[in-house]
Parts: sequence; structure tokens; C-alpha cells
Amino acid sequence: MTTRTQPSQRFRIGEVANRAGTTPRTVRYYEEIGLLPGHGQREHGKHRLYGEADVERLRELIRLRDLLGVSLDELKALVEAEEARAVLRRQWQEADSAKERRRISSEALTHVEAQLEIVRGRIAELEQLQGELSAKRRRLRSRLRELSEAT
Amino acid sequence: MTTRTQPSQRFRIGEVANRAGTTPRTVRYYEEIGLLPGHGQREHGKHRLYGEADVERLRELIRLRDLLGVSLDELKALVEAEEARAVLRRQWQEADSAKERRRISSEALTHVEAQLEIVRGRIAELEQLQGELSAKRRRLRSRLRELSEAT
DNA sequence: TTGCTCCTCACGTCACGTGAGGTGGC
DNA sequence: TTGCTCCTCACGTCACGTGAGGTGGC
Repeated sequence: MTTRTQPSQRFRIGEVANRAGTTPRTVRYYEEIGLLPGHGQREHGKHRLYGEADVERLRELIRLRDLLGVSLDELKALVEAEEARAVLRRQWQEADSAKERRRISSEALTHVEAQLEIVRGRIAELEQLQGELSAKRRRLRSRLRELSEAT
Repeated sequence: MTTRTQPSQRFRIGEVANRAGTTPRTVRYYEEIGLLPGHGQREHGKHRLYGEADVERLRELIRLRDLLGVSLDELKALVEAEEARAVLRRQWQEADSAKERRRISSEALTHVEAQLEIVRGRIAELEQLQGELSAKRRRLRSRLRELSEAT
């Protein structure tokens, strides 16, 4: 499973956490719940070592967690579905029937569109809030202008 | 403190939670940590009763919690600062020196601008993600088109 | 009276934070 | 050898979820 060529560039957990904007504890926890590989063949007590790809994955996880506001379970399901599709894409690149390939692609499309809907909704809500805050700011500015003109 | 005219429209905790899109447990917890008034003169074991204003406040709390991604402690500080300014505004409407009123307004402006920065940042990040998802969708659609043309 | 929702503990859970005591690599 | 970061428990915390056992209002 997850046969990973050992990356040339090796980071320890602290640096990985730093680069991804989080803490070592979070990295260990994500390994514990299966969000990060945990490259199994590590002896008990030995240091965890990571490559650039791990940093990227962690960054992406944190990004989606924060922006989509999903639980780690949902996040796991999301990225696992993504990976399953990536595997299928590679396996059946030329092989398999056109019908099957259509099914896979259209399933992927459904997932992407669902995510887009969440993102669009969040943007809309934030823009609404932004509008309200801008109006507030405008009122405060005009009040301040009046106050300084009154001197 | 928080002398509130008893509202004519009275909801029980379940309905308040429903209208705000949350649960009774959350309402009780917010009362416990001081995010919601808890209209003190309730006898032990008696039902909590709320008005339309409470529903609005709860909605706003949940909205800010979800959109800004702040802790409940930060949220509390945020709304308390807001309320303190509202009180000042009412107290010193005509009274007090123009200098003091300028100070209050300009402090409020600083807070609003800080919030606007957070909101803008989040929108920018979400738009970045939206762009990436749109590109993915475009690729998937064109692949599907090719697949159906190949039949 | 029968349901329903409410009440107050109080323990469980998720996503980590924070030491405690010990080992490993520049 | 001296620091520093790492390791593994394991308990603490924040923001609630979830019963347990009981009371209150249409």
C-alpha cells in the first residue's frame, strides 16, 4: 500500500509542521487517524521523516479544513475519493471500455461540482458580510469627516 | 445589567435553536460561557424563554463563528467590544467633547477595518480554490465530450 | 392523562494542547 | 558532551453531543 519512493529531501516533523503552518502534534494526530501516510516501516521511537510531497499534502489538508469547514472524517473521505479516482485514472488510461471511463469521469465531475457549490456558497456569505462591514465603514468615515469639519 | 424589556414573542429553547440553525445544547453552552444573556431571574429548573432579538443575536454569533473561524473567546471579545461602543454611542450622543467622539468613532473604524481584512483574505483564498476547481471541471467536461464523440 | 419539550447533571467525543520522562542526531 | 528536537504516553481543553432521570406546559 502507498509504495512511496523515499524522498531525497528529508524534513523532520517540526519543519514539516512549520512549513505547513501547523504543529507537530497535529501532524502526529493526522497520522494516527490516517490522514497522513505514516510511512509504516518506522521503528518504535525513531524519528519521522518527510519529503516535499508530504508537506504539500499537509498544506492541502489544512487549506481544505479551514476553507470548507469540514470535519476530519469528511476531509478523509474527500481526499480518499480523490485518490481512488487518481488510481483509476492511471490504471485504465487506455484500457477498459469507453463506457466505464465515462462513468469515472462523470463521477469525478459530480464531486468537483459539489465542492464548487460549497465554495460558491461560502464566498456569497462572505461577500454579504463584506458588504455590511463596508457600509459600516462608510458611515464611520462620514461621521469622522463631520466631526473634523465641526472644529 | 442588560436590562431587557421582556419580549412579547416568546420562544422556547428548541425553537430558538431551530431558527438559528443550531441545537439547544449550543444555546445552553453559549449562555454558560456568557455569549448569550441567560436573562438571570430564571428559577432553577424553569424553562428558558427568548424573544426575536435573542434569535437574531444567536444567528449573528453562529454566522461570525462559521465565517470568520474564530474561537468562542475571540467571538465574545469581538461582540463585547461592539456592544461597549454601542453603549458609548448612546450615552454620549450629544454630550461630551468632539475630541472624545472622534476617538470612539476612529476606534470603531479600526475594528471594522480589521474585520474587513479577515473577510477579504478569506474571500481571496476561497476564490483561489474556486478557480482551481473550475479548471478541474473544465478538464473533466472536455474529457467527457471527447469520450462521447469517440462512440 | 398522554406526549412532547424542557430541565440539570455528567460523561463522551473531536481535534488537538501541554507537560512528563526519556532517547537520538548535528 | 551539550543543546536541540524528537519520541511515547497520557491527561487537559474547547465546543459541543448524548444519554439518564426527572419535571413542566399545551
